[in-house]
Amino acid sequence: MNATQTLLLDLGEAAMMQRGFDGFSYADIARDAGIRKASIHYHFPTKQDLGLAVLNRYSHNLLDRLAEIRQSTRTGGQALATLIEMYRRGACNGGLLCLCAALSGDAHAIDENMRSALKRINDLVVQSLEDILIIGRKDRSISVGGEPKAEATSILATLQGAQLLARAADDVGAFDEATAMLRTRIFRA
Amino acid sequence: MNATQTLLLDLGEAAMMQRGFDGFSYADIARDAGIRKASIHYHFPTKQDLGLAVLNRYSHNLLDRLAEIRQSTRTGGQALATLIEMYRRGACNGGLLCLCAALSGDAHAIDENMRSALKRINDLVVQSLEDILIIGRKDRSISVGGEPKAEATSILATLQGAQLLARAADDVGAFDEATAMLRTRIFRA
DNA sequence: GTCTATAATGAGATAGAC
DNA sequence: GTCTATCTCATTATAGAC
Repeated sequence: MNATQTLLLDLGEAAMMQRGFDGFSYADIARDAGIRKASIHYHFPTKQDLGLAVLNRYSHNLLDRLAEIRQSTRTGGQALATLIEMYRRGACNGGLLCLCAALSGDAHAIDENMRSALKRINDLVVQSLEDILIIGRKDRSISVGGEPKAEATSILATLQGAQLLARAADDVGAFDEATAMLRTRIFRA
Repeated sequence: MNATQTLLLDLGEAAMMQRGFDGFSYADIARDAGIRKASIHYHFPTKQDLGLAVLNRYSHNLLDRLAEIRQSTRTGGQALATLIEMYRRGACNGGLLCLCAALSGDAHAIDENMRSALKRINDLVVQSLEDILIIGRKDRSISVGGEPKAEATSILATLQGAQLLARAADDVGAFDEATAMLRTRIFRA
């Protein structure tokens, strides 16, 4: 994975989060990368190849990031607050959606490989949220009322939906309002 | 608004909910309507004209539907359950997104008129949810812990996010899991 | 690895006959 | 109102020179 490929992945990822999979073209990426679009095909023969590579790297980085959050926080509540902040940062930066929310809206436009990668990433985040909830329940830093798995799924839905609302309103305030309830369930420990 | 225009709005609305604004073309609609794409331009000169007309009708119908829900239910809890079921039906029908969720993902592709219509519809649903929560709190059919406005926004985010997750997983079960917590807050009254 | 050049296709949109 | 025909442009993708 050389510098050009990394740059293309960076630009592709940003474009997908901003405009979805069928909202960007090789011409866009080429302009930003300072090369011709034919050159992109050398690295990623088809657009789906690029999309899948972006998803795989995203998944890998996300795993690292989730592990890092768990290591750098003392309580489940702190971990959850950090995760919420992570999703908020996207909504802040010009209404970016997390890659999963962006691609779920474009499910019709992506192939089977990308779709299964998308599924795996959602599952991975739900699993991580579930772990955080279980820890938070034990250390009394999060109020957990129901089944951790269902609560984790609900939290992910709320975070992705909050990004949609923030983008529609063109205002991060909508993200904050949609996640306010979530934050009240976190106790300082 | 004649029969052809109504048909075009029906097909346009369905296409937007399935594939987003830049995921369908006049050619698609023309095929399904059994007319030529040039004929669509007679009724809706530009695609944004069609999109705006779809949004305006959607908004109008939604207002009716929300009023109907309030009239046909005895408690806030029943109203909320009916609203959840309304969003679930989309997720059931081949992973449809509500029009707002679909267009939020395509915010880059729609013009200022469509964007402000989108905002208004989200606000309208949040307002309606807030009313339902206040009623439900009074009649003790919904557990409302925080500010009704923030809770209403959170619920809308969860419903839209649950539709995204169901589509990504290609399984309505994901919608049900993401909204399970919500339903436990509704008491039979 | 990157380029120019060029398919091949499909998009949104318009003109003008019927 | 609907049609055929056409325009203009952007898209993904490939061939072949450098």
